[in-house]
Amino acid sequence: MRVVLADDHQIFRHALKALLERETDLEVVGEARNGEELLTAVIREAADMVCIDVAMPGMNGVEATRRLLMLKPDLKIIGLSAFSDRQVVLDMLNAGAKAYVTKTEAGDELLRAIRMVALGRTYLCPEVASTVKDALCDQSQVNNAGPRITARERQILQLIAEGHTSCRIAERLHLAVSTVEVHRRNIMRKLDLHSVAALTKFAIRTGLTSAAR
Amino acid sequence: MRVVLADDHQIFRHALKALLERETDLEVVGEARNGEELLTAVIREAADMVCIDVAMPGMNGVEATRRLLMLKPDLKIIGLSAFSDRQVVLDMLNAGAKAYVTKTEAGDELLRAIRMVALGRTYLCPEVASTVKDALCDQSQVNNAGPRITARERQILQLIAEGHTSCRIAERLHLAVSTVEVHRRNIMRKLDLHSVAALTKFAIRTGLTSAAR
DNA sequence: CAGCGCCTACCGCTTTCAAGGTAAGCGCTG
DNA sequence: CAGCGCTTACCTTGAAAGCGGTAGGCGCTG
Repeated sequence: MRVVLADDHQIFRHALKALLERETDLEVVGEARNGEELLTAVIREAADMVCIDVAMPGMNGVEATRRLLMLKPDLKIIGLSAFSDRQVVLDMLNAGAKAYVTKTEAGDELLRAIRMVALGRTYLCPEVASTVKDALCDQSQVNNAGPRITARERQILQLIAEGHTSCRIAERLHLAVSTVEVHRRNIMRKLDLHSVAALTKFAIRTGLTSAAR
Repeated sequence: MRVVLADDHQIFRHALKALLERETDLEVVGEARNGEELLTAVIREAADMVCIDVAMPGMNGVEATRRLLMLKPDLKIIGLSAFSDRQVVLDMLNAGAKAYVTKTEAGDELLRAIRMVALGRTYLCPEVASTVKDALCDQSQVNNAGPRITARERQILQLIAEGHTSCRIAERLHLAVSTVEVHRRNIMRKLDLHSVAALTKFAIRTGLTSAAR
């Protein structure tokens, strides 16, 4: 198995490489700190499998998954994240990821996911599985995990999470303030989040912005 | 060297353990996901060294460092974090940490820090060193890294970052709304942050709150 | 074509926030 | 004791946010 790791923390990539290469049949052949680097690394190294941190700066883990599978449909993709938002997990799975593991799990859990995916199966770590199970009961949510946010709303959410006021966002996007306020309202309603703090955390979880200054 | 690792991501701890144990003279003898577990692990395992993620839930990395050195003054402590806020780095160093490495650095950088600290020296990774250098030029900032936030202000910052309004914070803490507003203003002035989004990110960086829901 | 979702925009209303000043009580310390 | 920092509290003012409804234009799709 030729594996590529994608995460914005180099020390995590190096450590994970050390962990995976204790297995004789796994070889970490590339690393990437964002979606763009990931695309080139996967092609250059002819990788069989990738582990993607969903919350990377720049290109999203979900977007990266879609593009990777367009380039290389047989690529095995494992989502790896500190968080397990139902929406994000379902988006990753719908985009074509074969497994999803949270960073609060043991290292063995990731190895288990790799083994299962290598055999052509799907794997969700326990915490994620219970999250997804609820969605599976509602058939309506399998391919439509609640209200999805539009590209425009994502753009505005990003600017909110960067600390801009509706007024400044309107200036930057050449919109009326009222329009920005409507988007803000729709975002809050769709996500069921009702404070700037909660929106900011959501944006961090989904990689729209970083907690860094 | 008997090392204990403290980080809230188990998979990171396991991976880091794999990385460190490729070195024959290092042994990871314990793990902790928060400050409380860390204190007991260090004593139980008679550790020589710890790597602490500054942004842990519950007990802060800075607070954990202070308490560890009270229990075991010869313990070698290395700060490890995704971020490098000047304030946080200086607090860690003043609390007695011997090194500070950011997670965006290579794994070798952490090994270098461990080697240096083992020899009784101090180590800062390049990014952090340049941050601290500025403070060292201002002699006034060596032991007084700008305006520090009080315990009360930290408490209120935490509640702000959890999405509460000044009104609800006042209710919860049995204060007048006006008082909470003054604290909020003082926090914003001291940190030079002027939006709830920026405050929320700061709270995440310093472990006051988590990006999780 | 008709319907739907999205983006755009405006009106009105209430609450909250941001920033400024002022000041009293309390505890610690030089 | 006097000063200092922290906490508490109130005042004002303008800006921003939060929530409601309404509605036109646009593109896609059944």
